[in-house]
Amino acid sequence: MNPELRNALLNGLDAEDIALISPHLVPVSLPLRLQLARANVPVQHVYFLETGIGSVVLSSPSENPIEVGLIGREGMANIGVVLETDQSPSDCYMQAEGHGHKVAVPVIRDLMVRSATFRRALLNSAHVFMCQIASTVLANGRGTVERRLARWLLMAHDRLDGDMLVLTHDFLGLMLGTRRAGVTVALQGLGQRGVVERQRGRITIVDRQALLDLAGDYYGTAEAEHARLFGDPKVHVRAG
Amino acid sequence: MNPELRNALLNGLDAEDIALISPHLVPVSLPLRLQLARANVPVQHVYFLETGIGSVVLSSPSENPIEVGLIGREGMANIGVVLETDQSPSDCYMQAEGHGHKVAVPVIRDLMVRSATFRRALLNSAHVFMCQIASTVLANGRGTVERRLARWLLMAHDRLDGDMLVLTHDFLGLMLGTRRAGVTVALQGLGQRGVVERQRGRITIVDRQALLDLAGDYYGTAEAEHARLFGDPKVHVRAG
DNA sequence: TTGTATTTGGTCAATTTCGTACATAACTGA
DNA sequence: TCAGTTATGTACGAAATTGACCAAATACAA
Repeated sequence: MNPELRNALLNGLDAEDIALISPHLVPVSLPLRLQLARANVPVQHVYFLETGIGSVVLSSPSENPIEVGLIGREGMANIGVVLETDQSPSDCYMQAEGHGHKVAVPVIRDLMVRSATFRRALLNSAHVFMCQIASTVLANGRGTVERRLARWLLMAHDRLDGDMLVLTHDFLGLMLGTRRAGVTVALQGLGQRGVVERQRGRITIVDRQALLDLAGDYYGTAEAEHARLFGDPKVHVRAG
Repeated sequence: MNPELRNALLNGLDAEDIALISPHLVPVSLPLRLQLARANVPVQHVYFLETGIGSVVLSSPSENPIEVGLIGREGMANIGVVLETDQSPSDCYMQAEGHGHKVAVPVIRDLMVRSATFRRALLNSAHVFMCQIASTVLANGRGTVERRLARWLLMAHDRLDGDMLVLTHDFLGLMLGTRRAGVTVALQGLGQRGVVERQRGRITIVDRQALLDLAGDYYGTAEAEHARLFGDPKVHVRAG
């Protein structure tokens, strides 16, 4: 529809809805580690990502945090706003830099009332994200580090333009809820089999199919739900 | 408000909303293992539970299923309907028998448009459920069998009238995503410390505080969100 | 009551992951 | 160029968990 809008949620809207929201889209650059939401603090904006990856992370006073879900150009950050609550117990911050548009919360509230199609798009997006979290439950509950890693790499790959991820093993361990050294070993295995290439501070995905085979059913459920509801093959090209 | 409605979602509604939905509430008994939703099949009703527990379970062709969340009198089953989708990749079935009210999907759709307060209640409920799933991610990702078990027992306890759970170790293992024998061992530990009592096919919670200590931060996040948004101490009496 | 199915208790080696180190390698900035 | 920082490779025993068993206890139904 609008070639400037790479965000799947916005891009899937009809002309009328785009006209409604366009005046309120504020372009923002989203540098690494920018906090989009702080746990239990009301948010002022939602973010429609065009590039980059956001992580929704659940922390707790006494435990290490863990990643609950990834957000990219397929959806939006601060989905709780759609569920009529300004705050949520999880943090959200940029994990791969990018850019997008932010929209003030009251505007979202207003548009959700005024446009049934816009409301449906946002609610469906919340559903897809919920499916992603559910499949994280499955992966964390039953998967080995290697399989969890494969799933994570696939989800990140979907949300990037190239094949290169800029991140450390330490960070990945935090996201996956495992030891840093465990990530190192798992990545070595993938590297030896030619699935990924490794440089200091980055990982390049070489053989996506091998990752798909590895991740198995841990990957694809939420992606299928996204395709069903938004039907945009351009967004999840690789997931097709 | 209405003494007949023990469901927190319905009970929290104002008189106007109750008047709107009352004519459409169909009382249903919810026997053990009744399927409330089948994965990837459109649902016809949502269920407001008054007693009993429903399990949302994610299965996959090649993996054992795992439980994603619990539903009781604090919320409703088939929350996807609230997010404007008729189907979801997860199953839902009764895990402890009970009763409640079902409402046809079109009625829910209609009422969500007509009443802002009703819409808010349902959307907030979806948010709380999402928080519960997120904390399952944390528990599954970082917790030992014993801590996951403690968390699960607490969540089930919240949704029951007494202190007795009727279920087998096998079933619990399936829910927690671990081996049946692992559950047996963990329960023995709890039994020896006087936290629970065990009979064939049932578990009685004796020392809830000990479970709270064990579960730590794995339990309480979603419950706090529920209290914040619905503020009904009667529902989560024990969580207070 | 008897037989059958179910549920729980228990074992075993094998595997995975953890916690905790420490060494090396690769960048960074003065 | 050199020191300091960050990231990765590697190792070790300890702990947790698994998968695959079989035995014992309990419930249920004929």
